[in-house]
Amino acid sequence: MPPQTRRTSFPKVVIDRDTDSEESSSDEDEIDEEDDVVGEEEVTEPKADEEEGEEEQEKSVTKKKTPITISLKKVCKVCKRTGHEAGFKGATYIDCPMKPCFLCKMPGHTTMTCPHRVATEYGVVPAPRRNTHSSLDYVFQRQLRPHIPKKGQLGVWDFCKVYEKTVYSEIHGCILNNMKLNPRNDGTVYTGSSDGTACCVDLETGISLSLMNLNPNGWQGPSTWRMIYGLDINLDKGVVLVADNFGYLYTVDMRSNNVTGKPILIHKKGSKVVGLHCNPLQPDLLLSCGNDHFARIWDMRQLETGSSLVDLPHKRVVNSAYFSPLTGSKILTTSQDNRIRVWDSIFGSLDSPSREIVHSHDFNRHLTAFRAEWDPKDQSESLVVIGRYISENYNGAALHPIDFIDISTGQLVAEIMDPNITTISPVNKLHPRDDILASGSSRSLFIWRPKEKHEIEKPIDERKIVLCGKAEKKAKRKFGDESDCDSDDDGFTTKGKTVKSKQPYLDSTSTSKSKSKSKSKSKSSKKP
DNA sequence: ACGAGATGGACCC
DNA sequence: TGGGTCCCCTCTCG
Repeated sequence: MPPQTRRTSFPKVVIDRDTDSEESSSDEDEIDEEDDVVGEEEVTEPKADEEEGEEEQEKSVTKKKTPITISLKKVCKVCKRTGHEAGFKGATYIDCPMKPCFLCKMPGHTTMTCPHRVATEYGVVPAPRRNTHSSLDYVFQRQLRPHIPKKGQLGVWDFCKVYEKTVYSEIHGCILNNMKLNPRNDGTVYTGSSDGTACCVDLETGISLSLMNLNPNGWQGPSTWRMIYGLDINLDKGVVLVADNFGYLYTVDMRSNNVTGKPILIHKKGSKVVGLHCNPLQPDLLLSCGNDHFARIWDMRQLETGSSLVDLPHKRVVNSAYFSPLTGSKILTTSQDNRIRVWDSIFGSLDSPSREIVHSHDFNRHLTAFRAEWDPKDQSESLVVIGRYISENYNGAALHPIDFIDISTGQLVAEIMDPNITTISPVNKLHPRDDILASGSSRSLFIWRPKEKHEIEKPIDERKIVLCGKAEKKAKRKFGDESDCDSDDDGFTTKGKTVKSKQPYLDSTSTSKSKSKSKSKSKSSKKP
């Protein structure tokens, strides 16, 4: 397939590949629509259609223009220059050499030769069409057009009966950005949504209690619509903390289920507060992170704008920031600059992170943000799980693994992938007590259960995969409902067929090239 | 099977 | 500060 990099307004071009020499020395100048055209014919923009709408104009352009046959050498789909090509070469994605490294963002090399990693896979040409709608119009659209598929559903599974799913669709009208189980009563969950409401939901009955509504007057346009992102529970103070896309923090009293006090601006005005986390040992400490490239530590006793105890700067948006789960003294952040950052002690100097670990999670929109999550069982507070964005070639398949990283060394301890799960898995949660990983992608939810404790790099031979949406329906049609918690079968069901495999899915030795230059052989050594 | 579109952030002026 | 434009490994739906 020839590179498709044109806008729709450009006339249809028949590309005639030319491997031998010099016709295209005219590629020095600016990257413009016309610049790649080396042929004789000049392309002129139409002037007559000024009155027509955008779409009409575009249509007529393509109609009037006759295909031009041009002769070009290889065109890079990224920078649109000739002489090199970006994209897939077989199963490997070749980076554009004119751009900084896609992984570590440093100039001078590409992902292929990046000291932090190699390997690419799976190409995609971005949709060329522009969208003139406001990013939030869909909220409004859905109110007018009820046939738009329902969003904001809350699904509940018992991971022992993975095909028994309960879906509550009436709680939120928009995507749920954050959920937190009530630690006192895990039969209830607190949710925050882009519809601007926060709820307390009974998981058994689906009965929900609205805690707050940031858009009491309904849709007044995108500039005023508030969405809830950050959410956490502070049991000691008996409050649920919630933050919105305008930089504000709200406090909800858990007894009265009412908002108390005034909203407090904790991040740059108008910027999204992506995450909140209360310190597990020190109830007065709150950690927040946002689109203003900061993570901030706050003292709950004196919460006011500008009163943060510490500001932790990042180079780009901070997807998540968490205190360590047992001592609460470490901080782990994930930023869109492809770096996981670790601060070893909140009691020491926080001037700069103790470590920055390069990891591919700089996603191309339309994807849930990757978040490095602690293993709550790891006594040394050094094991972290996070999905990976760029794929690798695993026996010819492009897969996006889920990485386990030792944040004390930066080494990749294990990576999980499954030949049948080709989607990216941005959402990952480790079980608080058992060795279970729940992992979510756009199409499936899957549960990993390593046989031996704390040896996640061992082959996993008991797995559960839950398919969602279309894939789920397909599978159900074929197999009917299925519940196989105690099954000894080491096959699994997915995409409508059962696959048996004895292959190890966690083979850290075969991928030692990634992340770590010096691979540790004693992986379970850091375990208690 | 193919292509449009959903939709967020960076960067530029 | 605000609108316009661009964007490198998505994914689904029509």
